[in-house]
Amino acid sequence: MVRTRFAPSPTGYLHIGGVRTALFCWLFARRHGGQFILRIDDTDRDRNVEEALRPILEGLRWLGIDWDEGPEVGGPHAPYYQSRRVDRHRTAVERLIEVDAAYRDYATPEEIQAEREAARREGRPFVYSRRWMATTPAEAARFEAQGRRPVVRLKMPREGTLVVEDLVRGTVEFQWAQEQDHVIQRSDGSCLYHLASAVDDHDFQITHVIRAEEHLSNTPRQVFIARALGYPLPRYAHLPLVAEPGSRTKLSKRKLAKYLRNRDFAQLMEHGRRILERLGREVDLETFNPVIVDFYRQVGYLPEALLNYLALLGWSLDDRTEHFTREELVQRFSLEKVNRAPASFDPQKLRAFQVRHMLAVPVQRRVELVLPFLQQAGLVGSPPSAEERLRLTGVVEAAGDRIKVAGDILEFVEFFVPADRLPYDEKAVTKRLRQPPEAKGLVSRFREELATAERFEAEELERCLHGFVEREGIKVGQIIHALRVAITGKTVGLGMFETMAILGRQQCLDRIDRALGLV
RNA sequence: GGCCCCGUCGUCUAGCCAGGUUAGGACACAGGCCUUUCAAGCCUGCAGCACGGGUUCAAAUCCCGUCGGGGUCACCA
Repeated sequence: MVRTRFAPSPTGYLHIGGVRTALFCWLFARRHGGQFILRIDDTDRDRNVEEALRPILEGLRWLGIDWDEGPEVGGPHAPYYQSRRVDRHRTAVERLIEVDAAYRDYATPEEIQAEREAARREGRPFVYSRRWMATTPAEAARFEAQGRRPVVRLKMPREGTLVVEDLVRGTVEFQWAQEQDHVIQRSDGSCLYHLASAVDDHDFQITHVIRAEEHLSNTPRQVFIARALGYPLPRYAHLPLVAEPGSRTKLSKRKLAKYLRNRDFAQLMEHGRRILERLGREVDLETFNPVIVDFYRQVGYLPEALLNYLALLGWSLDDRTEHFTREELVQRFSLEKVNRAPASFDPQKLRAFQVRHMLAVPVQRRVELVLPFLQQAGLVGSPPSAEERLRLTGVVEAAGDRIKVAGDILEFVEFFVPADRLPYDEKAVTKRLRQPPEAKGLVSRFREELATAERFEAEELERCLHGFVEREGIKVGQIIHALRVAITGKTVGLGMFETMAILGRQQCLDRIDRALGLV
């Protein structure tokens, strides 16, 4: 039985690189009919874990990455919080000391630091002298009498080679002598991450440790712990890092200002910012950041589009297939096809996936996706009236691929406000209504055609306009741009005839009247 | 700096293990077509094997080296 785990620490947000790792863990487990476990690495945290965890769980759920064991779902190996497993960890530490794989060390941080400095000055690699290692109870008592408090350190081998068969990177060799006597238990008795991780992975019967490359160099100490404790070793797979746009450096939440200098990234952020503005919401950079998964939920990305894009960040099936549903990913995923080089995050490509997935969403579901945005902006009721819903459906249908993300519906306010509250773009009015000498007359004569048109439907209206154009002896362009500004207040929008049909006769007439009044 | 990992168009990648392809696809970009605006769509184009040696009839692919990039070196996770 394959068992994988994702082990986030409760930081208060779900990082795009983190969720890519979670996705690969999840896909691998699902692909092999195994189980995916969520463990919370909250060692050394005294902040509000529940609160800091919520965005992470929400993000995973939003993407459809479900866990078989972990917070909120429980499981046979509970608890799934490292902070509640300290007894297990301490027992393991005691055992490591018993088998001489670890020792109590009474050095102060300053003394260790001094040794490090000395090594650096002499240009040799730092190897702890183990001067304050207590090998007997008497020695320990003597140190304690000096008021020293011990940490527990790993007694790492000082010769030999460790060979790891990594499922992504192949054979990787480490020299034991390069490893430090890492601290696994603090002087206050609490245990450190590497110890806890190795112990919990074993307790949870994790078969495959799949994580980002930054953990590759941590592998020896975890292998050392597992071996000393007599655990069977999990298989390891180290995934390529998710890198900054156009770079190979690890993507980081804190470097937003730097990324904003990248044109594509800035565009992505700007798009989101515009949607939030129309929603009347403040932009909080702590959570509204394209490095964080929640950004995409807030502006109305499709979870399946993000998932699809993320899957291709370091993995590919072949030389042509790019479009995957969640189910297809589960069927086709394999660690063998995971790439080794870092993959940089490309906002444009993500957007392309979003557009493609959005296009595949049936109109009814698109209406549902878009509705909350209009409601938040106060443009339709909660719940919407039958009339509002009908109009919305018409807009969504006519908008077609113009709605890239659900929040884009807010580009089309003209359909959701009455004539007297329609905003007019001054520049557009000048250019299309005031400046062309014939514009006002044409629009006002066409108004009478609209007033008497038989059926107020797109096709009929198109016929109507073409007839008008012929009789007036003008070109379509001479009337339609002016008409668009008069009716919608701006120069860009949906098809003119669909727009009029959706608004209905009275709205169109009222708007033309109002526009003419402005000229 | 030590150790480890990585290096195919600007980006994501196929090809590498089992040498022979006009080095393929996608996104982006440029131009064109279509057109009532904006999108979309269609067509065309631009663009890559980091470098240097070897092995071989033949190297993106195998070997060695160089250079470049990244990760990691806490009583963080």
